[in-house]
Formats: sequence, C-alpha cells, structure tokens
Amino acid sequence: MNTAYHHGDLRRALIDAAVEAIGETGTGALSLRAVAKRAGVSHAAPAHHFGDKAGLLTAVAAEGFDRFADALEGVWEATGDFAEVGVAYVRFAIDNRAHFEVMFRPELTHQDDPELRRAAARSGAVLDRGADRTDTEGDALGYRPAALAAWSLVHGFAELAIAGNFSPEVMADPEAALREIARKLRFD
Amino acid sequence: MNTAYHHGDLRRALIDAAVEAIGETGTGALSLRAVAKRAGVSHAAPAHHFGDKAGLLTAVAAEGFDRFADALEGVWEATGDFAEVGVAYVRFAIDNRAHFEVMFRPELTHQDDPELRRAAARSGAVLDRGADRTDTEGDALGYRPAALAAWSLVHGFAELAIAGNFSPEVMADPEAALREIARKLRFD
DNA sequence: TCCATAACTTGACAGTGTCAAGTTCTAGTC
DNA sequence: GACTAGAACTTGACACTGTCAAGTTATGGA
Repeated sequence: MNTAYHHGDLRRALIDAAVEAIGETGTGALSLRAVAKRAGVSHAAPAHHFGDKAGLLTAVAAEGFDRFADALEGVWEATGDFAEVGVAYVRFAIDNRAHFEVMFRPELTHQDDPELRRAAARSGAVLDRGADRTDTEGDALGYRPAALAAWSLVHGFAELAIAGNFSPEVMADPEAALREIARKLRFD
Repeated sequence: MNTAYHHGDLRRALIDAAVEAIGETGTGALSLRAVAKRAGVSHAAPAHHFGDKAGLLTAVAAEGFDRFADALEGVWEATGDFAEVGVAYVRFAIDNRAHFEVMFRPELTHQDDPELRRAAARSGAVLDRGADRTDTEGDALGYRPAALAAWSLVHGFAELAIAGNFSPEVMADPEAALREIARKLRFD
C-alpha cells in the first residue's frame, strides 16, 4: 500500500506534518515543500489537497478549533465551573501551540472557509454558553462585558505565555498562576 | 543630495517603509526587496543596515517599544490612573498595529539585541510601576497576580481586537468597551 | 590631494509558492 | 476480466524570496 501513489490518507499526513513543522520552527518558517518532504511526497502534493499554503493552514486551524471546542466542552460539562474552562483554554494554547497560533492569526488562513467557520463557531458557542450565566447586564451595549473580560484575560494570558513574556516563576505552573489571576475578576 | 548613493537617512526610511508595508499586508507577506523598492534603493541595501530581515524587524520592534513606553508614561504621569494606562495600551496596539505585531512576536526579531532589550525593559518598567501600587500580595509567589491580571486582560483585548475577533459593537468604541471590562477587575 | 572606510549596487545562489502538463493508480461499468 | 473516467500524485517551469561576495561610489579627515 505504501507505493508511490495513493498514500492512503495523505491529507491527514500533511496536516500532521505541518503541525509538527510549526511546532519546531513556527509558522513563519513553515515551508510547503518541507511539509511535503516530511510526508514523503512530491513538492506539489499539498497543493492538490489544499489548493495553496493558506489552504493547508486553514485545515490546521479548523482541526484546532474542533479540538479546542472538545476540550472546553468536556471541562464545562464535567465541572460546570467557568473558571475551569478558562484554565482549559490556556492549557490548550500551551499544549497545542501550533494549532493555537494558526487559529488566531487570520491572515494565515482562508477566513471564509466553511469548515473553518463551523469549527470556530463551535468554540465561540462554548465560551458564550459558559459566560451567559454570569452575565446579566450588557444587553443594551450589544455585548457582554463579563464575557469579554473573561475572554480577554484568558486569551491574553495564553498569548503572553506562549510568546515567552512571563517569568520562570509564572511558567513553572501556569495553571496555578491563571487560577490566582482569575480570582481578580469579579462579576456582581 | 538625493543622488543614488548616500540617501541621507536610509535607515530611517527603511524602517518607515517596513512599517508601511506591514500595515498593508502584514508581517507574513513582508518582503525585504519590496521594502527596498519602496525606499528607492537596491534590493540588498537593507542588509547593509540591518544584517538580515530579522534585523530590520528588530529595529521596528525597538522603535515600537520606545514609543509604547512614551505613550504609557505620558498617560500615567498625566492621570495617575492605572486603568487609563490600560486604555493607552490598547489604543497603541490598534493605532500602531505594525509595531505591535512585531513587538510581541519574538520569532521575528533578534531577541538578544541590546537596543530591543533596552526598549522592551522600558515598557516593562512602566507597567510594573503602575501595578505596584495596587499589588500588596504575591511576594511569596514570585510574581504579582494583580499586575499579571491587568496585563493579561489588556493584552488579550488588544490581540483579539487586532485579529478581528470582536463584534462590530465592541469595535465601534474599543476604548469604552475596555473601560467597561476593566471594571470587572477588583483588587482588594 | 589622498585614502581609508562607510554606503550602497550588482550579480549570483539556493530555496520558496504556484501553475500547467504529464503520469499512475483506483473504482465502477460493461 | 477489459475498459475507462477521474482522482491522486509527479515533473518541470516560472517569478519571487533572503542572503552572500564582490564591485562601485561617495564622504570626511589628515
């Protein structure tokens, strides 16, 4: 089966190879040809499955959003604690840097791709659902300040952690630090 | 003076051209040769001043951190209100997307560049100074939860706003939204 | 006036994404 | 079981990229 043609599931293999490569060298240094080589196929094989480079990254982002939604949903259903959803948010970001990086960098992907939109919407829904309970005000504003605050806090923590802006003390146990921080957020 | 050689202040012109180009197409699509063309010089001229592409972006980041520190310091000295420093943080991010993007993407720059380190340290100092007042706990932890919370909240808001993740209602007046959100943060 | 050196150019190289055209396999029909 | 349409992949080419080595031109000080 491992003949030259018909890899079996090249699409999957290419996504995995891309995630691997991004994990090692970041999105900036990502090369489609290197991804192809990693998967053992010719340099133009990715284009056949994904159209172009952004297409491949779009698939990575969509997969990321789906796994992200799974993780958040799981924690929300298990604990019913929105703060724990926040912890899961940063845990996902740190454990899946490659996916996370692509998910929140719109210029890398085809933002209008239906698969991507669907997966991203799933993630958004989980966050909204959790936030609804605590948010009583804000209908006049057109947005929910408490939800925005929680999202910003958690997302900022994740980005700063990933970018290496935090001290070793914080990075020694990021989840503990986030729990400490989340206590500063009061909804009344 | 505007002869082929000795542009006058090509270094400046190249930084400006880079910021312009990033503002139009993002860091991903930034081309050193396009920057050179924009400044009216040969394709290898940037390398002479900055060594390589990361060198140019390092200069952009350093300039960004200096202006950032100026802006934050100005607001802090004028108002003494740390929440207003936060507003200035996101205003800078939105008004200077190109600089901001490069400042917080370490893989784009030479992280060990002394100029960059100095400028980044300046920004850090302003944020620390403002946070000190409100932060009484945390010495045992090795970090200050209140300061971390404020930084995460503000940085996350800025990143999400820039990446286009917020609704039109929020983006209609981001500063108002941030002020609303910041009220959720209580230090006691 | 001379000349060391800074400022920039020219030309080349390997690597990149993308496209068009070719090849090889698979699956379904007769 | 042979035939064929189309999917899966390769090959080769193109323009563009960052970087380097070598060349050219200007400047400022002795």
